[in-house]
Amino acid sequence: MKSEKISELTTNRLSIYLRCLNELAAEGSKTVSSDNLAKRFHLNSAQIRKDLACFGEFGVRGVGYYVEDLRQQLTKILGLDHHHRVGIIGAGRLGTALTDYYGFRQTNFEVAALFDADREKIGTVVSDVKIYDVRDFAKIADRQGIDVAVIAVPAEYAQRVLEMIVASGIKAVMNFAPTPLLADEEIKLKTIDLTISLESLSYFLAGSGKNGKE
Amino acid sequence: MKSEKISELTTNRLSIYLRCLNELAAEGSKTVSSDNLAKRFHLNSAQIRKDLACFGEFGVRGVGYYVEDLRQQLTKILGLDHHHRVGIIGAGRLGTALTDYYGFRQTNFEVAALFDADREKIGTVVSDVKIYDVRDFAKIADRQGIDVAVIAVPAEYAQRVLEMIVASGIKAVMNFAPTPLLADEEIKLKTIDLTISLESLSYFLAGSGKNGKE
DNA sequence: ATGCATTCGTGACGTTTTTCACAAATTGGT
DNA sequence: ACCAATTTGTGAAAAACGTCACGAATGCAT
Ligand SMILES: NC(=O)c1ccc[n+]([C@@H]2O[C@H](COP(=O)([O-])OP(=O)(O)OC[C@H]3O[C@@H](n4cnc5c(N)ncnc54)[C@H](O)[C@@H]3O)[C@@H](O)[C@H]2O)c1
Ligand SMILES: NC(=O)c1ccc[n+]([C@@H]2O[C@H](COP(=O)([O-])OP(=O)(O)OC[C@H]3O[C@@H](n4cnc5c(N)ncnc54)[C@H](O)[C@@H]3O)[C@@H](O)[C@H]2O)c1
Repeated sequence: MKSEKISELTTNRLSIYLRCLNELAAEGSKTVSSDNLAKRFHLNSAQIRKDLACFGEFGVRGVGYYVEDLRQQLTKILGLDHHHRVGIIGAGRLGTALTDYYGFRQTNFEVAALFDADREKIGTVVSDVKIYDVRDFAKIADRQGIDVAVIAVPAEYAQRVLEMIVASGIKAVMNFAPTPLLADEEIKLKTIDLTISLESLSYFLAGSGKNGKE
Repeated sequence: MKSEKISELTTNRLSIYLRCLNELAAEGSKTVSSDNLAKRFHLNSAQIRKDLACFGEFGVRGVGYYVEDLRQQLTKILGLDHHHRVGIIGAGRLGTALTDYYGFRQTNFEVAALFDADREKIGTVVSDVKIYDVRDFAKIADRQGIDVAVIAVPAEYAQRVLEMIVASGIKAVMNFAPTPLLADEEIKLKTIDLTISLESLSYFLAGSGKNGKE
């Protein structure tokens, strides 16, 4: 058990392990070995053991890991035993698609409110969630107990929106605008940049043409 | 100039550099130094020079890089001078949100067709794009010249859909289903897993509570 | 022309991440 | 009670990645 800084690569893998354990639990498995887990995806068993070792000794030598026990441990470590309330800023196509995305509920996140600057949208309801005026963000966020913000506005407004979010005291932000944002150390900002992923595919296609077989 | 394998981290950064160069070009800058570029985001100037050096010597000592020249070089390296046709499998909330996402057109990608298994949806049109029966995928993909596929179906169908895509000869796939997929070496598969990012925020919030200031 | 201020390209170095390999712990069969 | 078969936890080695620092090339001022 190391209590140094845990890398994000490690915690991302914990999510994958947990998902797999949930499946195993549903299938009725009682125990699972790191080797067995590793084969399910494209991973090395030592890595799994090391990742888990960061948080304690959960395994039993000669046996493996108890599925239900490890599942609960990881759920707790990832904070998925707590409820979170999400505010989405930008009630456009992406914002509304996310609003009733089942993945949120599955992981104990609940979309509590949408925010937009468009007068036509303010006051309307999408998937049972009300759209508020973005200028009231701090007030509503506080009243609704929002602790996670999602940025789904056009890139040119993203930095300003982020600053508004930070000013309201929220510490966890997910950004979908394709632009790198500057944030304080104490904030957790996760940017999902679709453009980069797309261009990565484009790069691959451009290169594979050069010496590709077909 | 190294012609070894280029890491994905490097190509991802190329996307970021290109985006910045596009802005600089729009502002009318003629040249830019690696130091100057580095300051715009959170990067080291040596890294930028090294990334670029993988593909050639684009800079001029004492001057920096010519914005327009480098912009064109990167556009070509990333394959963004070619047009790509995208097929989206799963015409649900995410699939339709993506359909008229401007980011696609901006990067020379065009959504050519949607595919679904739902009889009610097949035959209808979303943002000028027709929804086809997923069983006709290979035929339509071929006829429409689709070279990039996007998986936007529920996780439990994703692997089967991927196999169908691969069987049709398409080499570049973007997956939004929150599940790790198994694919051949020769395919470029990029998974955007929102759940992992969400859980990463959850982990942060769980940990910051332990010794947080407020 | 010469010197000086820049800035690239890159080898060397340091850090992080992954993989290897093996002692230590546990189970089950005899 | 002991041995063989597992499988963990972890130090050590390897690989990948990032940063530093400096020689070499260029432009500009004098
Ligand atoms: N549509 C997609 O599939 C998709 C995918 C990935 C990323 N994105 C990114 O997500 C962001 C939103 O995309 P979209 O397609 O939903 O755009 P959209 O135009 O459909 O929606 C943007 C919404 O933001 C609102 N808005 C603008 N400025 C605002 C402000 N300052 N405060 C609050 N609301 C404001 C607008 O009124 C609009 O309702 C963009 O940055 C886009 O690049 C979109
Ligand atoms: N909604 C979001 O904001 C969001 C965000 C990130 C990831 N995702 C993921 O994207 C996927 C789709 O999410 P969604 O919210 O759009 O779901 P959805 O239920 O709105 O849409 C899914 C669509 O896929 C179709 N479908 C099902 N099986 C199919 C098959 N075999 N072939 C073709 N089409 C089929 C369904 O008919 C439906 O139209 C899911 O895996 C989800 O986890 C969704």
